[in-house]
Amino acid sequence: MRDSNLDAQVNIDRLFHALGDPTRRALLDRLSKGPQSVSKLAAPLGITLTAVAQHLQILEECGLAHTEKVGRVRTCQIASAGFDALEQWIRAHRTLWEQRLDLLGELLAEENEAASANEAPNADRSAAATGSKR
Amino acid sequence: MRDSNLDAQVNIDRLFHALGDPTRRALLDRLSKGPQSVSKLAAPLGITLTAVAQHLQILEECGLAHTEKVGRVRTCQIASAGFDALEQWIRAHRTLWEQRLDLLGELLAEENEAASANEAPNADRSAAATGSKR
DNA sequence: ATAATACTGAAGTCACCGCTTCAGTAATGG
DNA sequence: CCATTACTGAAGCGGTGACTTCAGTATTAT
Repeated sequence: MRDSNLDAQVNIDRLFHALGDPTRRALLDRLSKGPQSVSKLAAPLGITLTAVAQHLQILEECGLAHTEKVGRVRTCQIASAGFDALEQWIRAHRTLWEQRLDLLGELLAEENEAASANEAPNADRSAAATGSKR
Repeated sequence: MRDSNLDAQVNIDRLFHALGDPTRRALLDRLSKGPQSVSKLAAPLGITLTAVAQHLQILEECGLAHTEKVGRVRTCQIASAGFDALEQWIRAHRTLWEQRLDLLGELLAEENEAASANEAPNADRSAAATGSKR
């Protein structure tokens, strides 16, 4: 019962969730090449029409796609709202993120200051480690 | 060292999945203000230490955070790999997306002035704008 | 009119997710 | 030394998600 109208407001939880599924991202890739009917979209995917329709509903609910039924065919196309919301989120967080990362870089530099003190302004930050599990 | 960055490849599924959870995004926001221990991070969240540790593991696995244990305290900080991967994905898809959206815009414009002449392979009329949400 | 097409809806299965509890283990402080 | 702190691991629970099947309902083709 907590369903609110999200015509303009995209739920960021659902957006990320929607994009977290490879089938849905594949659907979006296909749609970025042009509008398609549900069955055309389903054909190369190896899953049922029903499953694809469910994915499309999710994409539509978070503003990543738009669909319209004409006759017995539902035609799907890409939508901008979801993508805009994603970019907006990134823009809003990148600043904070980079500030912190730069600060960490400085701390590291200070720490390594024992030797020389020459350094490129944009330190290379890569290599994240990590295991891959699960 | 002109590495193609293949081994540090962040799993995009997992990345989106990780970002889809509000608790994890809250953790990232806190971390963007500075490194924290697990218990400090857990304190204001109203969930158990264990749950927070699980979230942190997920964040670490997709390159959004880095943690290191010193003594009995695990200190967590923000990491760049995940965020970089996200921006990369966006950059790679924005082009396609915008091309398609621009094209759709053109089609719409054409359609509006198409009282005559033009053909188009499939002449399907898009009738009333039924904003049916289903 | 009949058949084929293109979905739609409901319901079920099964795996995974977020979270909990409980029982450790290893540093640290008095 | 013993107690406390800070986490770790395993197991379990309810909920959700991706997918299926099956039984419709329109719409279009023959």
